Amino acid sequence: MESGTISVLNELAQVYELARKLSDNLYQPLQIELCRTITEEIIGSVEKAICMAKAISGSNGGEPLFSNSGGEYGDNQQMSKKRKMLPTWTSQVSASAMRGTELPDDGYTWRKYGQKDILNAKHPRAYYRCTHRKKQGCLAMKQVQRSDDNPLVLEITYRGTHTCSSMEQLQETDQSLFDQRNSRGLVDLQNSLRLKTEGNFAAKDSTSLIFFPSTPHNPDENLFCSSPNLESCFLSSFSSPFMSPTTSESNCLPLSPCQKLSQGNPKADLTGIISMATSMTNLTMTDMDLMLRTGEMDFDFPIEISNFEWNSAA
DNA sequence: ACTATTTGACCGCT
DNA sequence: AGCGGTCAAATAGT
Repeated sequence: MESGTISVLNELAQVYELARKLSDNLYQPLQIELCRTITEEIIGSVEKAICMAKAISGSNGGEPLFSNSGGEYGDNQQMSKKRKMLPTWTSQVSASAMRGTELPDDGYTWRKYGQKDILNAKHPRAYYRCTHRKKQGCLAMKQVQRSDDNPLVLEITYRGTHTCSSMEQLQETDQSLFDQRNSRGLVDLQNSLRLKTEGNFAAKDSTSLIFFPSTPHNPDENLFCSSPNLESCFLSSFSSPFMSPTTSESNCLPLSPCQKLSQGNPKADLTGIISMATSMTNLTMTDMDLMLRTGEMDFDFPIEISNFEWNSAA
């Protein structure tokens, strides 16, 4: 089991727990603020999981999760000269999702190497690269810029995929978790982690939370997407109607189905989640992909990405 | 001493 | 020429 995958699953487990908490409070009128907070935490966690997933695919040496359809960045030297060929994707992170830190924790350590005032932008853009660039030649980079519209929102553009092994720390944590718990197998996974792929997927809102790669969508290269129809894409189903950080006021979460998970044994949820996540340790991403392709995996809480945008690479 | 950040200068692209 | 992105020396922090 790839360590990063474990981290992703743990992150997803956290998302699930938050979503469950949210559904518990959803219909209590006095808990609106709490719901809002939880929702933003969910967003942060989903985003983190996605970043990790990307990292996994990069460190596997295989096709990146969201790759350039051109596939022209295999050669590092070539890549440095052809910046445009790096896979690029953008996400927006709200301040609350950052949990008080300067930058959202995406599972990697970054080193700032520059800052630049950008024309017509209120805030400067900061440039980061992976701390392991020198030692391991990791070429992952990211740009961070505060949103003009909402200073509490960071627009983060990731470039390139991690080839470093900075997930090692996470691996240790995950492994200890794994050691503490019995694997409950895929039955647990199927019972508790059910992904609905029926998400309404049209990108109608411009206030997207997460923007994915900079290239035209190629289903053959995308680990999570087996169909050209985005509705069948795992990621499309995996964000949520929760909301973008800028539209947090108006969110109602049709999450009640996830209450199923807690029915009968409400206090065992977290245990179940962790078990669920760790029981995946024998699964590869390919396995997940297969499950998704065959529809075996089925979240019961209908998370959907309301906004999904492929950046133009150029 | 080592690592990270800051910041002005430089470079390549349009 | 202007802009965005990167480099690298200076500085700060541990």
